[in-house]
Amino acid sequence: MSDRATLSTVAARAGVSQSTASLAFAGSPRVAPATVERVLRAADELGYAGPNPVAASLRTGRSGVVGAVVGERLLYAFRDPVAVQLLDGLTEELGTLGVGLLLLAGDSMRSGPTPAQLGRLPLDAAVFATCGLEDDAAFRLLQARQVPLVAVEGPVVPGVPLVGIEDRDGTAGLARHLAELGHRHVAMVAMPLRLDGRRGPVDDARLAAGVYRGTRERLLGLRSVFPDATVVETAANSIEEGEQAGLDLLDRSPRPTAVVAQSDLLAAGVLRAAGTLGLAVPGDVSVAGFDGADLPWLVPVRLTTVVQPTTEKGQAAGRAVAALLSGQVPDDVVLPVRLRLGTTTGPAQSTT
Amino acid sequence: MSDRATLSTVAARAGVSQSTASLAFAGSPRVAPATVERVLRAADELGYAGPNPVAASLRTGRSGVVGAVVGERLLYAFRDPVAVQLLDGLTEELGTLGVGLLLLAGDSMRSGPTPAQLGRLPLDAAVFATCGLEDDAAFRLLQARQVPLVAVEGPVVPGVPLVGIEDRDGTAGLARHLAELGHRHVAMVAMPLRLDGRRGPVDDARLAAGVYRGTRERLLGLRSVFPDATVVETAANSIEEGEQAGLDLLDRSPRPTAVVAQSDLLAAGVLRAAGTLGLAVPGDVSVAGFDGADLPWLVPVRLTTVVQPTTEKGQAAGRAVAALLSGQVPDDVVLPVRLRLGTTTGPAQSTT
DNA sequence: CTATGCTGTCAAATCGATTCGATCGAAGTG
DNA sequence: CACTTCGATCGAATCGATTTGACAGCATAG
Repeated sequence: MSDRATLSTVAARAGVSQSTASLAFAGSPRVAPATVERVLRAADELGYAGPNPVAASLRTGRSGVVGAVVGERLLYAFRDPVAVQLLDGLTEELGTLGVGLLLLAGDSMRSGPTPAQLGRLPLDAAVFATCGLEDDAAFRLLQARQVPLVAVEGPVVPGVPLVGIEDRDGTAGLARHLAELGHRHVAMVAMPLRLDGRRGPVDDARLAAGVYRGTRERLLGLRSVFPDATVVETAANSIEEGEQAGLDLLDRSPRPTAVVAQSDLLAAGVLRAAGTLGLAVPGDVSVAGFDGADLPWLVPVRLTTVVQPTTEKGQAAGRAVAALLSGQVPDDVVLPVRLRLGTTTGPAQSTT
Repeated sequence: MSDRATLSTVAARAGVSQSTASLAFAGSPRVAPATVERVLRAADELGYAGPNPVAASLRTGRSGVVGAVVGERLLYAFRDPVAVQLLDGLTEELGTLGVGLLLLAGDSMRSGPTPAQLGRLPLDAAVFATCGLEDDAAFRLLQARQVPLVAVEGPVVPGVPLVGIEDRDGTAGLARHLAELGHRHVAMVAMPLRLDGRRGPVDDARLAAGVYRGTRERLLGLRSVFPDATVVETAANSIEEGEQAGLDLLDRSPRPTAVVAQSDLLAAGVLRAAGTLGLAVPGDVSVAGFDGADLPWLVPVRLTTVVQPTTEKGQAAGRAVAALLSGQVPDDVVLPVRLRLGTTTGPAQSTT
């Protein structure tokens, strides 16, 4: 028990060859039950807990580890219930593959994991979960390493399967609903287009420089119905940022009769801004979100929102990983969304 | 480019031995700059992105992967801002080690990762982050595999360094504060003692069967000041559970003049229960929490709570891992907490 | 001219498994 | 009895690096 036991130690003690011992642990039907028994007993006596995963990985070429790239610090990324739900679906699906999820997060300084770290990690595949993609250092590094990649809501890159939702159509549907309610002056609170801390109005240049697919698509969805809607970008997808943007928009004159937030978190902030300004929702202003996130603290308000199947998005990403690992080329997936009416939208206030 | 290049391919092309190539990639000072240059160029030409991490791991015995055991599904675990903050601190510290964090979560069926999965994962160490410990299958498995372990708020196990906070003293301090405000009839909403879905009053047997150290310690902290305080256990650390327990406690007669929740999330639920019952806080009832979590949606209420240095707890766990990996035996760490008074506690309502 | 140091490079052992084709004895068949 | 079949086990190559001690070459010192 001085040195840790290895497979050959165990084999020797069981009186079989190393290959047989290996087969025994792998549960191969080709080895006699009595032999398996003997090997297992020997292992037990030597305190051998099973084949060394690293050695096995070297041989099989599989480490059993899949990376999830989360651009920001976990602290910020996971404040977003959508990110959490996505990861939940992903782990669920990966779990059935017997594969673990490794978090690749940025820190306060940089966004994204360090290249050095990425190079030293044994990844079978990686999912770009909540982060931009174009011109992303981590992305290029993993590509160079030939690590199979899956992009969730990322831009279209040849060879990288995409998992997304109907961002544009979903937002357009919401916009049409508002139009039917008589709204003509609608503003949008957008998630960041890229993580550079910028906030404020979005012009064409900024839109073109955007990295986040979802942000852009939702914006375009609204513009398809309200071509000259004012759009204010936030520096992060959070309640506070939503509130700040909401205060900005709702304090303008003329005041928009409806504010569409690109996420439920931002919408919660807008609701708070409305409260601060003494505006009734939906009496004075309608507010809508996106995601269908569960925000238990928002009760009893029921936010009008576009529900996306977030868990399924994670599962779809997981299935894409599974396909890649088995050598197939998975198709892109675009999941449907659904408008859910709540108590925060109503007929447009008649313009006086 | 047919087969993936390996170190020896690169070495051959650069006209050096494999060892030299390896040294070159490792940045050893013993190899001439010109040679390094030549090796790097050859690597570039062959599309070789650096040494295979798995092979390196086999040789060095380090995989660069540290597991974080999260008992529940991510979806539930990460609803808790404390868990997220803890992991944030942990990743931050592990990042400086150049090590990645692998999430080991349970799923809807079981709690805790599957044994099969645990056995096949190349872990350098594991942190028990938000889960029980005694009689935990995952715990025993990792111990059998000789994986260095760190327990956060776990029970005391010989050989396993512990990172904790002053759960008991902190709660006792809060209790004394309430006593000074004149409260005599104080009730507690407890987090789960173990994950079996049970809720309701806690008796001695249940307390003894508890797995979660924090829950027990906070309970005992309150009892040290109010020996016969009523304690109601919840089935999960969530707003909804807190609300349910709050409705239960606040509907009793005589009604407690103060409710101490074991977490801020539960406290938020109690606040909602008070609202539902038309009780003023702190006029009719005082409410306090634990954690000092940041709950942006709770504004403008400022919860009286016991602030724990959650991020530092994660960092401390990370440092413990670092120590273990360098062969040292880290000391147990108990971090201090601090009472933060908010707007939810006040003098006891005079008993009529 | 030989001894000594110092550099840069290399050969070879090693990490701990997996896996395929070979082997071998026993049982079944004509 | 000779021959095939079949099931169980084994040998040996292989995965792709790291790392140590040895060695060649060259400059400097004695």
